[in-house]
Amino acid sequence: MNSYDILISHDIKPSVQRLAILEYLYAYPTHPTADEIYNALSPSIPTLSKTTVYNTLKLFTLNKVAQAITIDEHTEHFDGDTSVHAHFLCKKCGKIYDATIKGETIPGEDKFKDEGHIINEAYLYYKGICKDCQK
Amino acid sequence: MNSYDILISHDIKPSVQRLAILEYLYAYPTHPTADEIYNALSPSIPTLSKTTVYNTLKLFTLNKVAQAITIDEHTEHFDGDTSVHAHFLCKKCGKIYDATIKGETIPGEDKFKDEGHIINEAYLYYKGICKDCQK
DNA sequence: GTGCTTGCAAATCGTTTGCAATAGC
DNA sequence: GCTATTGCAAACGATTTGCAAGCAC
Repeated sequence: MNSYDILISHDIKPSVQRLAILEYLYAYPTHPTADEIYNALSPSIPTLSKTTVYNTLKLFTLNKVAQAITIDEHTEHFDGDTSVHAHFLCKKCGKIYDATIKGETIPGEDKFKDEGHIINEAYLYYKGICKDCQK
Repeated sequence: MNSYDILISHDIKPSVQRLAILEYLYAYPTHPTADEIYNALSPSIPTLSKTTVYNTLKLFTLNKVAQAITIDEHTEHFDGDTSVHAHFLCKKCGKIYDATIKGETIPGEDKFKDEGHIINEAYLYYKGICKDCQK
């Protein structure tokens, strides 16, 4: 399914800006920030404003086209993969790595459900020093 | 062990402000923000400044006396319990609930370790609607 | 032409920084 | 007295808001 149809299927009206941002998220699954996306797309869409990038990412997040990663305390990162998966942040280089969760249960989930809470989102964050930064 | 000894054992020089903040974290394990702590302690310590609260919480976090909870995208919350445990944020009332993890493995951890990354911190966040807000 | 989208500029707000005053051994 | 801590005011920076202009059906 292409970006255009993905937006349609999530009830989002496609536009040049929205398509470009979504395609960027798929092309560069490095969990970019709003700023990084803006800087990357700005040359090809000179009239693009940062406000639009923020608006679009918020829209994507609300409509489950992307998810916001708040592993970094200073900036929000975005991920075009909306599945529940673990993220590892290297505190030295700032890079974020992924790990899929294949059918594993996440600790605490059952306890919260048993208590009567409704869970809509789950996030798993690890922090440390990545392989490359240990050299 | 009292607050004074806890600071000593973590190589932090006790002071009126530091003791008050640590005791607040223990007395009110509701994951307060720097602002909430400042507002709560300000009446009893009129000269207290918000800078000191921020400085102290950062010091506590670095020395593992407290942990920073970044589940809320707008503000940092703090927890006097430094063990790895799950947090649930109610998107309606903003309350944060705890769940302990008793010996359970956290998905993704092994994969990151296998890849050669060194994990120092782990966070588990859930978001949804809490029991009270469903009524 | 109506309603949604865009984008500039200004505002917001949690947090950090510079630096002088203060406190504690 | 020397060093670490405190706290005010100003700076900072990511994100949001107000609003006017533009676009699409």
